[in-house]
Amino acid sequence: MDTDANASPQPESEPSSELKSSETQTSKKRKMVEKTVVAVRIGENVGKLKNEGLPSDFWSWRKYGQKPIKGSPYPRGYYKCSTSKGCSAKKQVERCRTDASTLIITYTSAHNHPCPTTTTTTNSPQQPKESESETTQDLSATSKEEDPEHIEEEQRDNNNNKPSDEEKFLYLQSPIRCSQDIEMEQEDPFKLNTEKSHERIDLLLEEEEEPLCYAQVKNLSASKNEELDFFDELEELPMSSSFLPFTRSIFSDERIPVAPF
DNA sequence: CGCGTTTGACCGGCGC
DNA sequence: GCGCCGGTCAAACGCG
Repeated sequence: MDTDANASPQPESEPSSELKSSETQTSKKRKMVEKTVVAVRIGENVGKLKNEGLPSDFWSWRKYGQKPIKGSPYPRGYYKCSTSKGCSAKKQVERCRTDASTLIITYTSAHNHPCPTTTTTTNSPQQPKESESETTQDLSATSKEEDPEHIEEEQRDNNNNKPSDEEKFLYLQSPIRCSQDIEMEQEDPFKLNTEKSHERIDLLLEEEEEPLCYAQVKNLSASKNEELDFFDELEELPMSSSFLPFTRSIFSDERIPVAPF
């Protein structure tokens, strides 16, 4: 009902060979949808600085479901973009099972409309309009322009250069690739010993390294940094998405898609 | 009154 | 073929 109805030129899939090939590893679990996984580290300050603790995106999201996930003590929340009626953008928010202070946000699909909050003046440098280009670009981008490695370097560089405002949380974005043995590697230990993973994750997070956490989220499929612009949100934390300016500056300043491995 | 959240039920895919 | 699990829908409720 929802997915198809939207206008999307081609909703989610159309797994082209490229995409598919990478998916192969994960085995087309469910439908192969382009997903962007973002791990967000939230500090304790979230409690007081809720705004800063949870950057929200420019779009408004409507929660349409929540389910307990097997193996995870925390439920997963399902959100849809309510900014535009026909927008098929969705996101899932859950907490890292090994680290409650880490949120795993999974973005699915993309927005069919421009950002509602017309930029604030300060920025607007490159707001990759995530519109029709997504799927199309996604495919091509994944293989050529948006080469994860390339991006990784760039993003990391940025990260190193200015770890400032958002030290409170780390944004870990990951263009998901399934063909990496890393995933499997991580996955194993993950199930074997959660506690261990927890320690490692914590360490990594503090060191601003790449998050195993993310790896644990063994989902993933495609990648698209365009979606980087809008970020995370939280599920149970009391907050509204009204501090766009804040978010915006952050994003425009730097997104830290830590990439992958 | 409108919008968003909450909650239970339903559906479909996947693994066994 | 059956059961499990994730994902989505729809009705009800609450808040602004």
